[in-house]
Amino acid sequence: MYRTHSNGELRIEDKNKTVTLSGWVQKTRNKGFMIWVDLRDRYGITQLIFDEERTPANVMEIASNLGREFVIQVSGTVIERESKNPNMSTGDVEILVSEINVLNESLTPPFTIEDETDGGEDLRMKYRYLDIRRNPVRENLIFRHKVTMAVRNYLSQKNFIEVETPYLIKSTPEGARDFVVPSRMNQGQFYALPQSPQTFKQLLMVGGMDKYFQIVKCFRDEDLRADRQPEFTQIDCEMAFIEQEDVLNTFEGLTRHLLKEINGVEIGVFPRMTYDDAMKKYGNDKPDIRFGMEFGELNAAAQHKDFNVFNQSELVVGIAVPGGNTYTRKEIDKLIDWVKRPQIGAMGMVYCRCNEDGTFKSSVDKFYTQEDLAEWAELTGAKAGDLICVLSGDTHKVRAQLSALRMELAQRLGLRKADEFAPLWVIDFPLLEWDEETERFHAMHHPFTSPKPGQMELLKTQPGDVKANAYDLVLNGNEIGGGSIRIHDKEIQAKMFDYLGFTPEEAKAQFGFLMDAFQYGAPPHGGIAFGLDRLVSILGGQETIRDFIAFPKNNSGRDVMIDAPATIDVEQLQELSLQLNIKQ
RNA sequence: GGUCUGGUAGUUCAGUUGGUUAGAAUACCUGCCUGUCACGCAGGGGGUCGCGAGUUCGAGUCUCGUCCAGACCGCCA
Repeated sequence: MYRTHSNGELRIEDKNKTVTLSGWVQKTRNKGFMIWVDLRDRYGITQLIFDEERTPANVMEIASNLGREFVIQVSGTVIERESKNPNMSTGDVEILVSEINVLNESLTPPFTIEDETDGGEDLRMKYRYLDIRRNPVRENLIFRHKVTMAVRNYLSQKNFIEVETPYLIKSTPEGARDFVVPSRMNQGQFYALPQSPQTFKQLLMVGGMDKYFQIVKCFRDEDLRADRQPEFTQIDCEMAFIEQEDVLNTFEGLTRHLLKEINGVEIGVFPRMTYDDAMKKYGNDKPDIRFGMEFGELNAAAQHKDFNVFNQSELVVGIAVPGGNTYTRKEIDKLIDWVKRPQIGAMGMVYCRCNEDGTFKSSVDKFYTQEDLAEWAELTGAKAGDLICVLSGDTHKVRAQLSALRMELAQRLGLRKADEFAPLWVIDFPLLEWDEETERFHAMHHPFTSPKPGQMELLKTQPGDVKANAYDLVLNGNEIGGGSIRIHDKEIQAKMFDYLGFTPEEAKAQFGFLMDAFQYGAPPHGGIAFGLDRLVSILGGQETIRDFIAFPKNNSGRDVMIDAPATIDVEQLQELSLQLNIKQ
């Protein structure tokens, strides 16, 4: 038997017990006459003591040669410490060791296995198995486990059935790039890894499963971000015989349950906002509503004077920065530089100080009176002591720019508090989105999304104005879930493919199985998918999802620990009838 | 595909205007230490300054290229 207790378990009540413990050597403190060893496992740390009077000489000798991260097993007696450590749960006791067994030695680890490690990101990823020994990483993985268990229990109680769907499926040109897998038995043909189990869950509805969910890996071959991995996990759900309201209520319930169970936060009815309103008020389809700083559109108030920059702009829009009047000229200039960076791309920024005495001082005083500026303040909700920042230009671009500025300033002002939760449903998304590159409309959500009732006809005349039965759940400015009511009618689905530029042949080749299934009594259905990695990291109050993934990929999609991806043998290539064509 | 930041001891970093033998902390090794818990004290070893070219009497420092890492834009139905 390797152990009778864990290293987080023993208390003063266990005094005089004979115990066996196993674990890793966290630290040794050798005073010559006495050696203390902190023994660590998942559950905690227990102090071992060896001393020249009470410990056998051979045991003392082994103890004096222990290194960090050695794996050892010891037996001994639980004794009360002479000097206790109130900072440790096991701090009243220590083990007087009579037997020791070194189960495995260890090289000196490349970074310290402590809460505040000296290891950089790169090194910790390369030795991720050592990183996982650290409390913060281990606690994050346990946190993730708690969230997934809460999700499974909740959905199971609501009659959802977890069904697995295949990972080796068919590539489709819509949406993100697919990861592809060559087939040996079908030479020259490829599987694709699913970007989501979308069509399968719809087929499960046709199959009468009624309520389905799956905690499932999905794959997208696109560039990564701090909150984006090439393989990621979704809580994928679908329901039959429901309307949008049913989906929103069910998953608002799930989210409320998680916030209560995991974070101890009680949240009432989630607010809802249309996509159009979100874009107008926040310039963004996933607004962070933990703080205000709503957009004020200034066209009417600013376009009747001689300031040509504004007169020539499609949209003039501003936000009030709380307390921003304290910014020095230099700080404001830096802010202007910030919005002019290529990543933001604004041409410039007009600002207006709202002085404590009720007067205004703007960078365009030449063109605007105090009355004009007072109107700006009213439209942006600016109070005395605030700073109004105004951007102008093409509606689509300027909203994105001001949205980025709003988020940046909120971050600097400390308005994005990790322990505060503001969920929001964004509803009535457009069905289609104009793609500049291909110069045609494509599905904003996906091609199975149903338009709002009675809007099918609009598709011909004003396709950009058609709204969909599509919705996103936003939490603290992050899209954590999205879904829609699907099309369940074969004719409408065929029409949709037609509008999206698929020929009937292409539609049949790619989605024939779904169209076929719809001929055999498809129930009305719809669903939603949550990004689990992102959800877990937000509930855990942290920014990067990598902290909640055991073995994540780096910025360039590499696993630096196992060094993947990698080349394959010539034999493997031949077996698959593949030939590489790489420019040297 | 693009923009920005970084790469110096095992690790985290400093390194001035281009100028002597490249430093600190920590980790590691040795010795000492009668209750440590960030133990303490004394000593020691440890460097392809990411890589390659260039400028220069002289490059960790300047220039160009390249590789790696991170953040972001494009992309992500």
